[in-house]
Amino acid sequence: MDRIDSKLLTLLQEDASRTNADLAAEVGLSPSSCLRRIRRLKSAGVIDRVVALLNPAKAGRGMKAIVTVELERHGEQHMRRFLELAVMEPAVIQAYSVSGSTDAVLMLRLMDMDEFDTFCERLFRDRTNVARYYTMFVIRTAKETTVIPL
Amino acid sequence: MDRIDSKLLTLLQEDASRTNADLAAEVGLSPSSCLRRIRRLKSAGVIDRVVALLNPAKAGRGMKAIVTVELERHGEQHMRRFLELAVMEPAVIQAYSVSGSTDAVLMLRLMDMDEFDTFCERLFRDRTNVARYYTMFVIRTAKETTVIPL
DNA sequence: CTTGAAAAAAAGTGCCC
DNA sequence: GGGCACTTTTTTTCAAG
Repeated sequence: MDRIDSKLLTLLQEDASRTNADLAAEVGLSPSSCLRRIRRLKSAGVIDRVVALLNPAKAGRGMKAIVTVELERHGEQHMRRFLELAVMEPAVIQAYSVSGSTDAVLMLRLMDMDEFDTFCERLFRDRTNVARYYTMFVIRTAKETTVIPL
Repeated sequence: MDRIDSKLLTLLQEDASRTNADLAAEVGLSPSSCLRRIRRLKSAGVIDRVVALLNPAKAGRGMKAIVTVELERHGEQHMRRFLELAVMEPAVIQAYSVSGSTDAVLMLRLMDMDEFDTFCERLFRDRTNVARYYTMFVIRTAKETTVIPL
């Protein structure tokens, strides 16, 4: 992982549709050397995958919410069971167990309030062991990047 | 935006490195028709961009934290000013203004506690108008996807 | 106006130095 | 790491529905 690898990763994190020849020129390498490095980074798992990112509003899911959850009964088993349920929900795009007074944090991508309503009824009803949950609706997104700084 | 477009978007959200011929076969279209659809989705902005996702741990940033922030002085100007500062930080991967008793939520990608320490000193010191902030460190990531369900 | 087939261009791949 | 021949893929063109 030298300077050139970092540069390549930064470029690919911003735009993975660039051609190998392009990338090679940018980092000052021959196309074959450049390709070798990229393949190495992929097989080493540093590059996990290449994906298309959609415009949420244009994909019909412009609404976003952050939910903090406190469980009724704590402990590893209960946490695991709750997260298993949360993960199954398509609206849940991020699910974490966290330190502090809250047990879990969920990030939701929703179509509208109706979807939020049915989601809550499903995930936060009696049998799911949720004591309390607090919802913060996203008003403005100032930054949202998948780029990991190197 | 018919059934085939949705299928294409779902496939591309999961793996954008698939070849056009592959995608065409999957959705039952000729390569040329398939390419036309993908290009249309790109120019319409439904597909925002194609990026490489890194393995955070292998990229040296395995630590994650969620920070809720309450500002000293509220209002549009102050919120905007705070978010401008937050957005400039490379460790901040998501920054939102939200509804409820907290004003903003930040998602951080960090190398270690030292980075968190210097980050807090920089962003949450007196002059930045932050009244209170509460940090939740991510213990376990149960789900983390960029896929918007269609 | 949309579709698919085939040619042309471009990119990716593997081998040798 | 670089250069070159080979393969695959993308992209354009064009004829047909």
